[in-house]
Amino acid sequence: MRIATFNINGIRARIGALLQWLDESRPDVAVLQEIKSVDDAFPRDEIASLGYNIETHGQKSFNGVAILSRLPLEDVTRGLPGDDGDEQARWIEATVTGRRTLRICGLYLPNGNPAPGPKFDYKLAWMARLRARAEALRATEEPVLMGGDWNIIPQDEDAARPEAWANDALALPQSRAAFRRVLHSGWHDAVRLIDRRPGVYSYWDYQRAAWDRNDGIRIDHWLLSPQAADLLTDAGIDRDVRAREKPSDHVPVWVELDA
DNA sequence: ATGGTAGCGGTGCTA
Repeated sequence: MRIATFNINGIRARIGALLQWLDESRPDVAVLQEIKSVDDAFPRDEIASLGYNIETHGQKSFNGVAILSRLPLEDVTRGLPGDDGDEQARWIEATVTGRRTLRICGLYLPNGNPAPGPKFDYKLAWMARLRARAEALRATEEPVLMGGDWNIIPQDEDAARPEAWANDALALPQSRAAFRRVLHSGWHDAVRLIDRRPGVYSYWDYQRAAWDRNDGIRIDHWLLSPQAADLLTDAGIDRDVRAREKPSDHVPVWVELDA
């Protein structure tokens, strides 16, 4: 089973690019971030016509996540537990059953800039809630996948110019430590299980010709529970998508599971 | 230190 994540940066601005990528890459499941749309305005019909079931957790103007699947989506939940007052749409979960049953989480982790400040505080608080949810999911001892835009550069090797990100919320020691706390509680960074080379990026800023200079960072990740990691056969990044007309600033990151 | 680009929504915020 092929499972992908794609921060599309606006579903209505990107519907053509999304349909083209879905048609070529044909993921069984895809989690989307930054749909920047309320549920009612999500372009369901065009995506459904390619054979996908659709569940959204939208929000006006900002954030918003969705999950697409060729197989039925069951037990869908919306929102990261731990703060009923959190209005931001950044988390969705669903269960998909092929030859195996998988719990799949799609997430859009807060950016956190500028740091320090209230946005950075929100990022760290959100990551504490994520850690609790990850621990509960891992404790099920079932195959679980958490994929999305993590807004974390895990190590300097995940940036073309690490010095440019040293004081950024995506790379600050507190952010990296919070990410490691999740990872080290029993999760596996799927792309890094497959590809240890530096220079593997998933995001290039629209500004300063970052793509043309390959000034990228790796911030879109799949974290796999031990039972999911045991099923992993391949992982990769659809880098070429960034070179197309009117691209997102992120590209898809996918995993292949024997499931 | 600044400004560079993009989406949403119709101004300034977010990234």
